[in-house]
Amino acid sequence: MGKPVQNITEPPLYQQVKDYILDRINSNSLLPGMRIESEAELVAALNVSRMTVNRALRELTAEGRLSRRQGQGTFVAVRKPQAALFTIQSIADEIRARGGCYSCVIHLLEEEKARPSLAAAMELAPYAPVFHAIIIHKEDDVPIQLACRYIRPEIAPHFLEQDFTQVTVSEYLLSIAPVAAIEHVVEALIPEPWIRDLLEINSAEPCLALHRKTWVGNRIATSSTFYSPGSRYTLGGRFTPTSPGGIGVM
Amino acid sequence: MGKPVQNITEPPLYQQVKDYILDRINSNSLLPGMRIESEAELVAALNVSRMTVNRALRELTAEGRLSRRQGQGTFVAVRKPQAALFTIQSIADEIRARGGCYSCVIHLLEEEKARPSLAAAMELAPYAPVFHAIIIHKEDDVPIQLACRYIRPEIAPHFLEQDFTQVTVSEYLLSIAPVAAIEHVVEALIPEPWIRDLLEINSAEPCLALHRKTWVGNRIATSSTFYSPGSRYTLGGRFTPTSPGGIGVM
DNA sequence: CAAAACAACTTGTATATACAAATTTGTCAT
DNA sequence: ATGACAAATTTGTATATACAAGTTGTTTTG
Repeated sequence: MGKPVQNITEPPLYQQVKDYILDRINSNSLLPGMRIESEAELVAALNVSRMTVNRALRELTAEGRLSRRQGQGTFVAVRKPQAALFTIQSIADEIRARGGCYSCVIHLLEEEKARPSLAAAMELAPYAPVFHAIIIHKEDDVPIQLACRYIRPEIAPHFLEQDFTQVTVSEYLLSIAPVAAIEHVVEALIPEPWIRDLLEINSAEPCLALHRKTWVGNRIATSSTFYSPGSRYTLGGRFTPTSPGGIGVM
Repeated sequence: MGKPVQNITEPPLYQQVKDYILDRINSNSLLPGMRIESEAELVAALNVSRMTVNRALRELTAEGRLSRRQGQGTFVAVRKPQAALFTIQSIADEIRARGGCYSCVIHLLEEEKARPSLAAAMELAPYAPVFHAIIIHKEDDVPIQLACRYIRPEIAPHFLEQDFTQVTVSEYLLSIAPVAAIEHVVEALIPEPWIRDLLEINSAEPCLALHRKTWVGNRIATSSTFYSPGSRYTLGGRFTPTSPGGIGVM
């Protein structure tokens, strides 16, 4: 790690220090609760200034990866598996950010005729053609969510020809049309057997489902995302309420 | 703002700088998109070092309140449509609005000693006293949600003396103290037996749990609400995204 | 006139230094 | 032994300084 300045195209030093810690956490050579080196030790080991180490550790603490106690030391945080549902644009990025390996499997990508219930939800004529995509997203080859989408062909005529292993469905749709409005419904359920198979979960595990209805102009697209059990999902992190109350809690 | 050291019991300087900015944002004297003073101007105005100002602005940026562009300046962030997610004020009103009959049962209302895990979450000393309330809300005498709350006594000293069949806990808390921030976590789970009993559900039914952490000043209150199975909950109806993308779906 | 060069801002990063504050550990006196 | 105190270690904060790097004008130059 060069001392005075960083080379071009290299990430800044504090980021390199963060990565150095994160790599060891993600590879399980640092386990939750374990004490890591003191700032002084990291300074000596990495040949950077204490302020740079301090910034790295402080930011990792703010990000919930470490916990620090004055006079004692710095410890690997005992972390709940969390994914921010509403703040982060791409869960692929989030997985990569925490050092995981993102991959996805396209389970289905075809044109179908909309069954009456689906047609009604999408304000379509019964048995009108719709594009249907089912994609399983994985972190380190473990399925973490299954996304099931229906899209009106007029919105994205070339939808079926895309390579969604390279560009996510969201990214593609957002690139071709502006989203006018979104409606969310969240639900807890035991998924159907075919979904359980794809998510590799058993029949007793409750699963979080997020249903979205997206308006592109006056056209509607729907998606249902099933999140693998056990995880807890933060809704938008902290926010300051403009109107008090919220979420129907009494 | 004292330069060399901070007085005892005063928050650190960088926090005072953060508060100075946040106050002006919250009071709408700084509007979203507006440019704020440069670091150099804040240094001159507040009589602190640039590194202190830099830390304050950097942290506010990480918290999503500001956005910075090198060479241009620092701007008030255009807030994500988070508040739109949390629009329903009272499920009591909602039940009445759809013609149902609302009632509630106070299952527990007492002072307890906080177990260590709870104390940690509330940033309290272990076994410090906390108020604990468990209330079951019903629609036409059918339980639809169970709310479990822990409140620091300093926030609401007369909490135990209230009649929460008349005024809901939320209404009472909001009436005595302003809420600074809320954090939501949603989870799907099979609840513990005592919760299943109170909600009158069987052991195979998945249940939606909404955990809230509420900051009143720097004091924390927590609540967990368990929603009766089968229902689906709309998160704030439609909203128009200001920033495209979002919501962590791929 | 147009393009290039420059100056004047801005934020971004990195270092060295200093002291404060919390905790643990060691030592000494009783 | 035990309590009191001091020392060492650790994180927390604050400052001064320096240079890098992006943006916006202005000025110089061809």
